Amino acid sequence: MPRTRSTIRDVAREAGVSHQTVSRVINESAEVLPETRARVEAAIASLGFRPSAIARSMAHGRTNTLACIAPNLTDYTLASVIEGAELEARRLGYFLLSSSANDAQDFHALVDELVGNRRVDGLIVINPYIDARYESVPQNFPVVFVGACSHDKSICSVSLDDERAAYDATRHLIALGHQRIAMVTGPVEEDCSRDRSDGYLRALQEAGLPVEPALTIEGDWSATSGKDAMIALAQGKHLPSAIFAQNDRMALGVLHTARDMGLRIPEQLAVIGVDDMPLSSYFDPPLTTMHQDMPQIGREATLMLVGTINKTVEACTQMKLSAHLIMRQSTSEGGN
Amino acid sequence: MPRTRSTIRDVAREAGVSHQTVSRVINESAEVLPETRARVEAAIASLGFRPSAIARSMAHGRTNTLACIAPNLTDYTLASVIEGAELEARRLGYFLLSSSANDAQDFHALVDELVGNRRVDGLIVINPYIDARYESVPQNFPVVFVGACSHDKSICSVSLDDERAAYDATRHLIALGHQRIAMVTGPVEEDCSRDRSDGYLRALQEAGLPVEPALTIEGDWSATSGKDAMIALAQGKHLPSAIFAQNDRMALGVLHTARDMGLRIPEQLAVIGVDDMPLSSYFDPPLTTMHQDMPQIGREATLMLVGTINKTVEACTQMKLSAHLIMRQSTSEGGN
DNA sequence: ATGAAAGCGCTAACAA
DNA sequence: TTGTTAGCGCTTTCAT
Repeated sequence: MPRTRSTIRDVAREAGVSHQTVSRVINESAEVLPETRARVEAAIASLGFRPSAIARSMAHGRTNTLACIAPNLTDYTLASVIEGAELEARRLGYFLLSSSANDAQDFHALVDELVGNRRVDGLIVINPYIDARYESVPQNFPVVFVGACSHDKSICSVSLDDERAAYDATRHLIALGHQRIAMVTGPVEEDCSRDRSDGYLRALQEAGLPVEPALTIEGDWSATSGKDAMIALAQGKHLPSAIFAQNDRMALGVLHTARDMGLRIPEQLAVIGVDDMPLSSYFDPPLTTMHQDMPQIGREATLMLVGTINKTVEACTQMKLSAHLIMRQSTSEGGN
Repeated sequence: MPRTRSTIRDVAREAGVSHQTVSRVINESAEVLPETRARVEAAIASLGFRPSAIARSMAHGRTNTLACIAPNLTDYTLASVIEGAELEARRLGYFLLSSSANDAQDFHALVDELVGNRRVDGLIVINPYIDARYESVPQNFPVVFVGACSHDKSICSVSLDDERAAYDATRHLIALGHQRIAMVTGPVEEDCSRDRSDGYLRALQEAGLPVEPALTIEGDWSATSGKDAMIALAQGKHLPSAIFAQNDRMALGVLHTARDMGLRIPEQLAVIGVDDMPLSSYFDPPLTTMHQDMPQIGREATLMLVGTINKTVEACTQMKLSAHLIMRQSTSEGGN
């Protein structure tokens, strides 16, 4: 084994052919005599030759790398999407570079470097409307957004059918006989939160229930904000009999705080979330929630992105996946 | 704006200099007349020129990309390490490619492609001993392992001081007066689990407490395995008065199951974990645990890796970070 | 079926 | 200080 990596030319010399023939062999182009191919393959093996990804990228003008940008990499929902995206990317012959961007400025700098310097062939952006980030993505560059993008139909996106998931969650509570149903939302600037709020409202209206603005509290997806929401609700005149939290972490905060207040769940207060994170079934009581398949959202986003890169997919598609109800004891004793 | 990306030569032509001068400008090499520099910069701006990362990599023989391989990307501990690593990487001018590998075969294929094809300059491997993965990492390639590697001192690694964290956790229980302390471990093939077990044993022995093998149950880090462990313990002759779970998720499973069995916590059973994940303070009761700074482990690993790449750090270092006790109500009423 | 030549966009080494 | 000449390792014409 030579101390410096061998190149296509070393192989060519060793096999007594031109470097181009070696290129043909490693690219499996058919036009090589079996005997020649064998000689080349022997040379490759004996030299331990491995083609350089960089040189290939250089010649092709492609990096075979995608990037995924999320607000952070640790939230279970985000990490699940990323994991799904990464698996699908690898299946399609790409690597996935994942980065977190806290704010619009970070995001912009990141995109600028990734896209401007052509480090990647395409971009997946999770939560495009979390701040102005949607706006700093360059035109004519393959991008797929993950998460609700309801107010712009001209872009590619994959997301949960948020409106429907919230509608179904609220319907579940209504079916159990609840009349005063509170809601803890995500940040209102995110389309995702707004869509879920829409679903909640539609369910109430369809059922002829009054909409009390005081029963809607804005959170930030964290358990702590769920706790704060519960405290705020408890200060109102009389408590709602059920709470729809727009995600499981906030539902956990609500649950925990309600218990601290001595409320019996679900008898005195029913709680439902969205996500179905693995720990949800270990909450006390186990949380009823709308299950969403986040890895699949990641996979679909990657598929769509690669389709866009290869122009095998039309310009913009919006895909919505559906959630389904997982009944546990936080809404009804017999839940499970 | 031309429809094809402009290159260093386009800029050179526009500015009336050689392409090499342009290269000097973008690399901030001092040897450029201010006036020339200004002309070049104007040309760069007017053409919207951005240097190609690939071409630079090609010329330099460096990708400015690192990879991090973990068993998965969703476990909070792993995701936190990755997030820390990614931030530090970016600070140092690298991108981080993170991938999950379920088993030894996946892992091997991934490393082979990443390293063999020179897609990255260095590798961070989380949980090197989860299976045979440590063995399939090539020699002479910059690698840093994250997680205990106690049985091989000849490699670079960053990890929690697992033995010490477990020792301290167990000491805490002993200090509260517990005499029969059970332990739920991670998979025994992982050094991390073994080191934590060692710490537990040392604390017991130092305190002169008997070691009952039946009180040690092997789990797999999941909440479900914590549940199973609790069930197994409940089938023994008499219950321990305290349980040390080697991570928080298993502690949650224990907690939840113990409550289902009607045990009062912490009066009848005290529980302590390791990790301090954000949700731990929302468990019922809030979980006493050993806090570890996982993002920092990631940051240190990246720092060490980049040091190895640049040969500014000596061949192998093993760094251990320490955990500290977070007292909550799962071990003592007045915990918080 | 194979080879020769040119080029991807940049940097490094040397010359002027 | 600046320009010229070679690569980096591969792919893509176009010949043969």
